[in-house]
Amino acid sequence: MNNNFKILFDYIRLLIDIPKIDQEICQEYFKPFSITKDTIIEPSGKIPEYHNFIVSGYMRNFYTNEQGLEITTDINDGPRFFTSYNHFMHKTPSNENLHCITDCELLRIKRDDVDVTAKLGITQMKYTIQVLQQQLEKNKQRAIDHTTLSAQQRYVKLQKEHPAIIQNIPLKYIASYLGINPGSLSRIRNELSN
Amino acid sequence: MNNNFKILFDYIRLLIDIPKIDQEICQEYFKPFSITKDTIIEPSGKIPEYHNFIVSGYMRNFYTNEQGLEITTDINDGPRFFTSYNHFMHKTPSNENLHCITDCELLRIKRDDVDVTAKLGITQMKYTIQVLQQQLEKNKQRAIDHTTLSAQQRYVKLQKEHPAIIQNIPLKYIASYLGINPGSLSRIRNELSN
DNA sequence: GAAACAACTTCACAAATGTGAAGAAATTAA
DNA sequence: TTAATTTCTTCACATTTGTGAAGTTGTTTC
Repeated sequence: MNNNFKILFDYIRLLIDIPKIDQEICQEYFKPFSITKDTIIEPSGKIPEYHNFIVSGYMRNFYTNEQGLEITTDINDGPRFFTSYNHFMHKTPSNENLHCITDCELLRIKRDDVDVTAKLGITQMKYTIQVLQQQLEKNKQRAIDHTTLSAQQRYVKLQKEHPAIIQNIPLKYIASYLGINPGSLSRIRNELSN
Repeated sequence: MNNNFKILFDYIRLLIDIPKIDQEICQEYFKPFSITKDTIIEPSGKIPEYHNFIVSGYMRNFYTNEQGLEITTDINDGPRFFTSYNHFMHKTPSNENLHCITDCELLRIKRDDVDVTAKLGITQMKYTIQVLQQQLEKNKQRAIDHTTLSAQQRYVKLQKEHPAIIQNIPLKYIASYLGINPGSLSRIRNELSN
């Protein structure tokens, strides 16, 4: 089996067992896709075309606010799924750009194919529920963190939980994701190093 | 039909159609429950026993942090479901207290009964997916709001989107929910009124 | 390798929010 | 209704973070 699919299945198995039939469906519909760094694979304003699984690499979601400033709403590294679920599922134009920060290896499935596979089995529905729950908790925790932690504490927490992200992507994206001014983040980093 | 169930079904119909059979299942398993104000119906440390639908009234979720301070993580009014989904579904002890701030009318279903009804139909699964998606978006937006908005802007937004909450529950809960010191919130309210 | 560009840091100052105490107002209990 | 309790406001001052400019470092491109 292709190593990318091994990574995908290992990732899915963290939540549920995958019957052989579903593995075959995955291998039929998910297509490997390599992108070079600094590419937007799903632009805002368009209905997302693919459901993406990051095999390796770093990606982010961002939108441009009224002042023309980029706001990074999510940063992820592989292995994991990374899609604007809401717009993908409801077939509505996304308000976010899905941006490959580094070179990335993906496995992706077309939205129309998801419609097909969704009809096939209960496995996918159960998995969807689990993924949504997991994602919901992540967002909830992020909201709580931003409600209760200082800018410095948020940075320290990210550093502790996702050191790879801090080491591998530009600080300006991290600052935006954490809701900290880049200059302030520099000062915080400086204070922490003393 | 009992008026409480009418409110429940109208609420569910915002997302999906409810086949008659599912309505009957609901009426069999959901039980009316009235609580007086200032009661904790699901305490932290215990596995949530019920899936709750608020017919009317105001509720919040809170936990107590290391400093012994209450952190309000969610505030809701009816009609809507309000349960610690994650702990309810995984049967793990909750880290939050489900608190009826005012007198409340609920419809609630026991966890074991959810296990039974879950096996009955695809309707419930589809509905669960929709609710999770909706909740996920809400949490995501809350995280973004706390990342990009000032304390004053967060208060104004809550006031605009949920005026009833501000008018009907103690400000200290709102301050905690918004991540603002009660004294600072008073000042902000004062500045806004000038 | 030099030039051009982007990313990061540093600084002085400004603005927003936190803190804790004291008092006013509102609510609840007796 | 009065007393007790809780909630809310106000204040002076401390702390944190934002702002914009300037300079440094690093990276890309030709």
